[in-house]
Amino acid sequence: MSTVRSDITGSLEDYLETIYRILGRSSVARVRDIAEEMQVNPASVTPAMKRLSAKQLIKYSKRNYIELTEKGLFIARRTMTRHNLLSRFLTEVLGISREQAECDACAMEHFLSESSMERLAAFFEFLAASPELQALIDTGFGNCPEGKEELELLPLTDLEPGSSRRIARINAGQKIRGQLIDSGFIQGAIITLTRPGGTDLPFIVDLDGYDQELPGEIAECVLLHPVQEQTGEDDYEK
Amino acid sequence: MSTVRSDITGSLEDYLETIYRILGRSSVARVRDIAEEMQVNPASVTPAMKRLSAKQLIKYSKRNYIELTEKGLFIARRTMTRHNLLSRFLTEVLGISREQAECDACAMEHFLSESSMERLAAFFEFLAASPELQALIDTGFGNCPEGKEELELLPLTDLEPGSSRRIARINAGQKIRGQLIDSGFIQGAIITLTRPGGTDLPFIVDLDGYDQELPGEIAECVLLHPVQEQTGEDDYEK
DNA sequence: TCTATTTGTTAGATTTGTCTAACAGAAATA
DNA sequence: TATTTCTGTTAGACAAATCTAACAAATAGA
Ligand SMILES: [Mn+2]
Ligand SMILES: [Mn+2]
Ligand SMILES: [Mn+2]
Ligand SMILES: [Mn+2]
Repeated sequence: MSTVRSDITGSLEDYLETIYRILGRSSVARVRDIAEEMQVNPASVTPAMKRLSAKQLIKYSKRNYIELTEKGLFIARRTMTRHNLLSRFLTEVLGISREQAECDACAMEHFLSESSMERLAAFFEFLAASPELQALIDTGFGNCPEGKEELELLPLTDLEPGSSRRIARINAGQKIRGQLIDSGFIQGAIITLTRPGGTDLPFIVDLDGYDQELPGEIAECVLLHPVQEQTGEDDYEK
Repeated sequence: MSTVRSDITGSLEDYLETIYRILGRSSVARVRDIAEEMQVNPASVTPAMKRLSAKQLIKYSKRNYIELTEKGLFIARRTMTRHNLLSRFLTEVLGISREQAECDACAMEHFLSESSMERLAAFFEFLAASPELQALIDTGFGNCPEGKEELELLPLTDLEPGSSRRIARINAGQKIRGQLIDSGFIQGAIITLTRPGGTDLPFIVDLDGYDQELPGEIAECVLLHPVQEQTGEDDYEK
């Protein structure tokens, strides 16, 4: 009892979670059901059950139904709770599709620490208790939130060489936006203009200590906060 | 170029990310540096470099400095961007400590899909553009957010047998709160009171299709939304 | 230049997690 | 009851990721 520190791999947590889910609907859990639910070969389930059994997380004897022990039930529930918290965050807050959210959540759930889990739960409590926040998020933030200081934002192309700004947002379609984000152009990152470009000459900027080239038409999608920043190392907290 | 679909394990992504980080500060990357940065034995680095090299993600020849290829650089940057997004969410929004956030983020980063990544980036843009939201979050939500409808919340102990409610929040100290959350008692989950308890008799509630026992003093920490819910399966969207 | 230290690689082992193919036991059906 | 089908296990293979111990190459120091 007491501190049931997991000490168990993500895969085994998934097996426990699956067993828990199956037992939640159909009084018994069989190798077959588990294999089907997890999209895995039944021959992979047997050794997994042996590993779980060795760790005293399930009651398992050859060719018999599988039951969770007290410890196994605890881990199964906790894993599922993490799954639900992450999945809800992805769907309800970020607006990701159900399927994608399930997939991301089930992969990330194994790495959310106890404290992060607790805070994420608190976040939902806060959200539910604060209608104004709920409303803000429910509107769904598009690619271009209509901030009031919109006019003050500075396109990267207008930045003076050598000066540093924080990125405010990326104003571009799906594809270019995706490319820029992949490359690290996210809100809050600090950019220094190393060399301005032109119609044919790409801009060179410093981001995370790496120089990156940006063609003019892409650079103008990067909108910066108007306030000049210190040229310190990449450092997100003020 | 085009779609550089990762097709690479989390461990290899970490190696790329580490190489990227090292090259950001010290012109060359050696096996030694990588091993040190990743807290791993140098003998583990060599085979990893071979795997990366086979996948054309680094330029590597025995006993030589390691360089990222175009593809490797792309994945490294994207991994680091995910890392930063998650880390910032954990610290800036949830209020997790730096170290814990780094740890969680570096583990989860490998499983955040392209779309979730894009939406998380949009979330930060939205946050930066909306001072009221920023302010709400900056206050830091404690364990007990002061909602206005506080008085209307119903302790689990006052619920009528057989009726169902959504959990609004858990009103308890660290320890009990943690236990309840681990067991799935999070905001939005639907609870049905199966059997009311008393001073010595634990309450029995249905949550996720499983019956759970709760001693009275724990049950009264579970505060419910006042509106009655359908007794459907666990189903988070209305 | 010769030796000592640092750095990197190899060999060999281990754990985890997956697969296919073959087999064995149980249940259903004829 | 005999046979077929379903279900579960085993055997054997493989890839990834790590380790320790031993060795080899390169560099630095004397
Ligand atoms: Mn999972
Ligand atoms: Mn899951
Ligand atoms: Mn990582
Ligand atoms: Mn990372």
